[in-house]
Amino acid sequence: MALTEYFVRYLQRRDTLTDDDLARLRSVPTEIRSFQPGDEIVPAGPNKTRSCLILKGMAGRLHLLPGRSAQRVITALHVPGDFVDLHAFVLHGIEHSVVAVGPAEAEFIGHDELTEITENYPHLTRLLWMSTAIDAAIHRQWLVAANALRSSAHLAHLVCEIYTRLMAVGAARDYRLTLPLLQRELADILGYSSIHINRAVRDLRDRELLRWTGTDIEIIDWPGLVRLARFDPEYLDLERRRR
Amino acid sequence: MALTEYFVRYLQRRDTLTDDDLARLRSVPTEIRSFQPGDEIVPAGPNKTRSCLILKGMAGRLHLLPGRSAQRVITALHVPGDFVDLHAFVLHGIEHSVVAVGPAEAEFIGHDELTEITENYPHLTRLLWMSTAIDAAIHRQWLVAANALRSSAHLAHLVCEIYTRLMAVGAARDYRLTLPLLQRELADILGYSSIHINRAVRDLRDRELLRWTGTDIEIIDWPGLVRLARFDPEYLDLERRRR
DNA sequence: ACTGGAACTCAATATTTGTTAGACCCCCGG
DNA sequence: CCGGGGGTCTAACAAATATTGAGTTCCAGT
Repeated sequence: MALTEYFVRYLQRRDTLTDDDLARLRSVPTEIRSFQPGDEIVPAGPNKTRSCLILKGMAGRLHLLPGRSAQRVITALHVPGDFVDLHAFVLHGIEHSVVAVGPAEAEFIGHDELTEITENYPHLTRLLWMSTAIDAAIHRQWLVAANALRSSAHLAHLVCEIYTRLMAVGAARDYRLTLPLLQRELADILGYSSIHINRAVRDLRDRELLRWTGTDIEIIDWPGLVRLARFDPEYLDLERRRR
Repeated sequence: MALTEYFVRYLQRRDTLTDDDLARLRSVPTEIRSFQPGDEIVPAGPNKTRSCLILKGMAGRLHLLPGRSAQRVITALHVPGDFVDLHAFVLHGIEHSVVAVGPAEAEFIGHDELTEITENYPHLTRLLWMSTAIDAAIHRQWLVAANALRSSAHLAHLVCEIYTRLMAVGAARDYRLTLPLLQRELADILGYSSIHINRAVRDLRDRELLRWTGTDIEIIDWPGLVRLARFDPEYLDLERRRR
């Protein structure tokens, strides 16, 4: 199988790919697999030999804490086009697992291919590096949101970000999105109890900022949601630029 | 001025540098500057043409939130040897400023040099990439700590991490370290009020885990501190390995 | 249609954290 | 020697969030 177009679009959104770059990307052999909700796409651990991209659905980075209480923390959410565990290429492994949230499809690429790209395609290499740098910027924004926002605003921030990221790859429009997350999983992401997530959802509904039933969200008042969340998409680096 | 040895040590701790790699690193021209506590080392904004390494003291990544309350969040702390804003090389700029915490010294490197390295030194390129990937892993661990730990344990986690990172570059030993942070700044890092930070510091003292006066910390009970913080240095990727 | 489980909803209560206000202490300039 | 400012520390009270337990809805399987 050849590398699908999602990641190509992700890159072209931010830079111009040369014909050589494109040809090299399209020549990468990949394996595509499907996953059920909760399935482990990549287990935590050292010595990875490949990394994966999301094709359909969503994936999360799940950290399991040692100790009796078995706490779960999800430190990242990934949408189609995201090169989820690309960082495992330069690290000794990953300290978290990657799990499917909702039904999902992922595409695997061998690290030998990536090594060859870093040896001969410097521009492409910088773009791969950029992709991991954007993930890091998202991590920082999550830290900012966690420290500065109250539960409702914090939840609103997540909705704003995911909608913007889905829009950027053409996977959402008309202020509608599917968020295949249980309230319990939202709790693992935002660091609240699931009961408190429930309060926050109710609050956003009561303020008439959005409609939220099950996994379907319709944003009614985008400016209001953005204001409450103090959302500024700057950190997603969506501008086209020479890298 | 030639690139100082701190970053070289940072890399050699994790991989073996070839003579070519070493020679190229040492040929990088740099500018060294000193900063007073609170000084802005790098302003937030787009189109950066160089990035900086910490030589002495510490630096933080400061995010200022729009809005009347002027909230401050510090999303990262950097110690000597850290290539603080290397990610600005592949992004369109940085969405936060870099400020000195305590008196500090930093070394600046032009992005043209980095571009040349990515064109001709693939192994070195992967190591630079690794450095930003480790920063991202630290971001994730901070998210885990923020979501899973209570104030005292959260503060203990920060102390464990900083001590480990200082040890790794030879800037701390004998369970003693200098943390040039006001309690107000610790509040900006951990997301609590400064009064609550005070409570947490007192709590760690009362549990006889450490002595903490001003900026000087002496860890009395390292195993106890590690247990409370559930600290596992795995994410700092301190193993030597071919990349 | 029944049934069981899982998720969502809600209220009462406990714990954690924030806010306000002030005391203490040390350093430094007048 | 005195006085002011900033940082640290403490207490009392207020607000946010967690926990527990129970009721409700929804859906898959029988």
